[in-house]
Amino acid sequence: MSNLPDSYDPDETEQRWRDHWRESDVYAYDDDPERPDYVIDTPPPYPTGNLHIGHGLQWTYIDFAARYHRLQGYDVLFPQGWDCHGLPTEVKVEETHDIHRTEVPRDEFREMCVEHTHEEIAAMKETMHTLGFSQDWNHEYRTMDDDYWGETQRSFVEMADAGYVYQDEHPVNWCPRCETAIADAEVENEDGQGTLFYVTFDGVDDENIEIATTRPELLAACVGMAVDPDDERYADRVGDSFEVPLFGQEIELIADDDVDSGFGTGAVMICTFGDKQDVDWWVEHDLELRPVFTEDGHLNELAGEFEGLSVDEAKDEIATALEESGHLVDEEPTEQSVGQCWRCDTPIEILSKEQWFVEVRQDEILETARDVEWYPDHMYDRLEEWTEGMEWDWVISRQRVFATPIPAWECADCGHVEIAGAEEVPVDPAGEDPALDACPECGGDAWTGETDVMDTWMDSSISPMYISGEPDEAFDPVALRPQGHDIIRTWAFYTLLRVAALEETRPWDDVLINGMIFGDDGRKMSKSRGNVVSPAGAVEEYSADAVRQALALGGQPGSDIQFQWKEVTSASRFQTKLWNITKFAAGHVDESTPDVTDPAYRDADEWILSRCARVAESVAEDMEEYRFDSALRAVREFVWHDLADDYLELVKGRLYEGRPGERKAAQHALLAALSASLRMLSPFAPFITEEAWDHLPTDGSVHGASWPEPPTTDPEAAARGSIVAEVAAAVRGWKSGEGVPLNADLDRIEVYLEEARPLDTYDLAEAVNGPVYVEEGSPSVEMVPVDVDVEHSELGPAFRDRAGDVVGELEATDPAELQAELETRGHVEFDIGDESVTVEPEMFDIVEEQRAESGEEVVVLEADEATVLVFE
RNA sequence: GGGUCCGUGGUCUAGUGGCUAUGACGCGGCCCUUACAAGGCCGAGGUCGGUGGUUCGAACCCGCCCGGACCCA
Repeated sequence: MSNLPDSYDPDETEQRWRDHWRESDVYAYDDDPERPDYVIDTPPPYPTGNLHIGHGLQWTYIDFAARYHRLQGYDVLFPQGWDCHGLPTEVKVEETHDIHRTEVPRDEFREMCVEHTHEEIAAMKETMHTLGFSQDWNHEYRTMDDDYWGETQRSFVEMADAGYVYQDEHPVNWCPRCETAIADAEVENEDGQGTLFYVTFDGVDDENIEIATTRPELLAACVGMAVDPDDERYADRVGDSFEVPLFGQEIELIADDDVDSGFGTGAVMICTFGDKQDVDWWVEHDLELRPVFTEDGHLNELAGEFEGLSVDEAKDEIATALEESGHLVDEEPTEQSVGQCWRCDTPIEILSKEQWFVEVRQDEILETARDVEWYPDHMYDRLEEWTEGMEWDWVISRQRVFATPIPAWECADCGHVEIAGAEEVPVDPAGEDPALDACPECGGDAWTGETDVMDTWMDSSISPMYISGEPDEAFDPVALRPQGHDIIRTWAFYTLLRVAALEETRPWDDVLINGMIFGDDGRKMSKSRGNVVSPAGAVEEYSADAVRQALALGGQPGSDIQFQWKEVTSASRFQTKLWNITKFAAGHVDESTPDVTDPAYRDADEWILSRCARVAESVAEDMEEYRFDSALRAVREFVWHDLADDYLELVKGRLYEGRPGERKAAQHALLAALSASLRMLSPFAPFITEEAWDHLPTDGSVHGASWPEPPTTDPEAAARGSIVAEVAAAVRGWKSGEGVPLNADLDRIEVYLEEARPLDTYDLAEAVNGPVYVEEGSPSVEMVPVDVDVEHSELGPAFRDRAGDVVGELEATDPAELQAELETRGHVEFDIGDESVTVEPEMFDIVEEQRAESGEEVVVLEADEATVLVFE
């Protein structure tokens, strides 16, 4: 049934199957009660329009897991979501339409964002198809869709009912560019150079004290000065008053352990707020609040003549003013770490504002996290470290537009805040009134809708519950959460927090953490370095199957990997090999092959099938542990070396010229081994395996098949088949090395086995092209002992600390003497010091080499379990 | 400053106590053999970052040092 093209054309083939799969339901989740579920909490990427190679790595892993579990008979749900809300889209839309979000009605602006998001999603989906990912597109979701954000609101309501949500005025991280509060997780500390200013504060009744600060622009917000209580320089000054230069407010010197007396002068000013430390001191010492920054990062009226300046302008101008007034003593460069908004890199400020918060209950989160299997397991440590380091609750309100509205209203009369009921959502409180008419506190009926919206992590952190069909179905942990290690502190953390709060159980059974991907030069991919790999471009140049394999082999999941073109090259070669094997097999099998009953397997057949069974087992173990690298290596090794190099060569004789029964057995075993190989490879290379499968007498799609379970074999026959393969390989290697054509006739070969076994020489004779004689014992050529090979694992434990001396004796003795002694006494003896020791035969082997022999010209080959004489 | 991971031929990578340390790419040589020259075979190339220890035995376990990456402060 062979009508395969001579060479494999990945472009044409991949496009054809891509189109075919889109129309078929091979990847559909059936919700079949008979089969166990395997549900994947696929990451919902932010719709930027560009699916980069980092996504490629991550989705490749997910796809391996999805396809493997389908083969194992699971009802796999591989959904795809999109995390739509957020600032980048707002900014993009403002640019595209040349507007500011406040210039158009909220509804209209939101609509523009939605439209823009649809376009970006479409582009990314295209690349997902290109790479051959097997999502079930019937289960696609967008966090901006009503039913999704309705669920986000419902989960908010439930958490409010459970006491997790509160509204409060509290200092929060504030991005002056985005003009919104942001959570701790959204602040990134960037190291850089700053200037340390030494500023004199005049004592009200006593001498001056000099402080050091990197932020003179905060002087107007200064509400105190602090020193280390053990700092002798200031021991008698605590409690004294000082006047803040330029601004004139009087402040007090306090003592606090948290002051680093080694920094600057040992005295620091406390401002509301320069950093989190200021917030701590402010609370601890009950200080005044002097907020000097506006929401867009300018000084306010408390700064007097400096009002209206930006942070940077204020820093310069205030420093100059200090110099003029004689308060600036010195300045020097310093290393400093500045908190920045992770979306726009603007340095953040800390502002005290009324916000919505979700309580962070650390113990509950960690308990849930420990109930999940982490792959690799050390990734749990990162989550733990982050969780234990949390100081503030999660601020979830954002002063933006394109996000899920916080479903709450404030009574215009008494200020009572009413949160929506679970049955009211989805609801936009900015445009709709609450379900209840009268305020439960004062009976008023005028409501002001909340205009704050939610952190987008409030959307994505319910993904496992959403894909499980909440609220219609009870929640069970889903099988797998795949995600990058860069968002452990966000997506993983928030999901654990939410599921711990809302459900009785863990969100997932397993978490698979993937690493980051670097360029071929080992450096971060960047346009300026020119080492960026675009998934679509790489596919075009090679093939999706080759790119997927390269990603799998880049390293073990969890570690950062380097994208390597040489792995893509290597994968392409393997595909050529696989295609040629398929082409050969397709020429020898037909529709009747799968139905051959009681095939008369020869030893070679038994061997390849037993080897295939062992490979299927070990590959399955790797796949269960997400060791995709190791799994793929094992299958490739089997296909290339066992199946192609050895087995195919052994059975060619039978396939071309064998009697029908013998031929049918070979055909049957060949098809079984190849079909098993294709199934094992199908998660990695879905296109070529499908194409090959399609050309063989097999049913349906390889992606709808089941994990291989090759027929049970006779272990004795398989072991003999292994020797046959070994001998054939040795002879083939020798011919190649001698420059002899592989099909050259041999006069005969003699195979010497240590013990007599009924070796099946039929295939072997065909493969080596000469008659084969099997003998027991050693060949009659002269074998000379040349070396001793110590079995350390036998000898070591027997002699313990004397092992070194014994090995020394063995190696120092003439191997010929050792052999002679072994033959006469069955063991060898040495004197070590005063003692005589006995070395048993299992503790060492004598290595022999054949030496020139008179008579017939012969070549001696050593295989693992046999010695082979070749007579030309 | 704290935490985590990593350091193996030119490059990338496997290998958590015992044969001659895995494989790929690259390099050199040979070979068109009825699946395969987009292939096969052979070969060169390694002080397993350094050092001290544990052990009969260490790439692997422990200590210290050097170098790199990431997370946190």
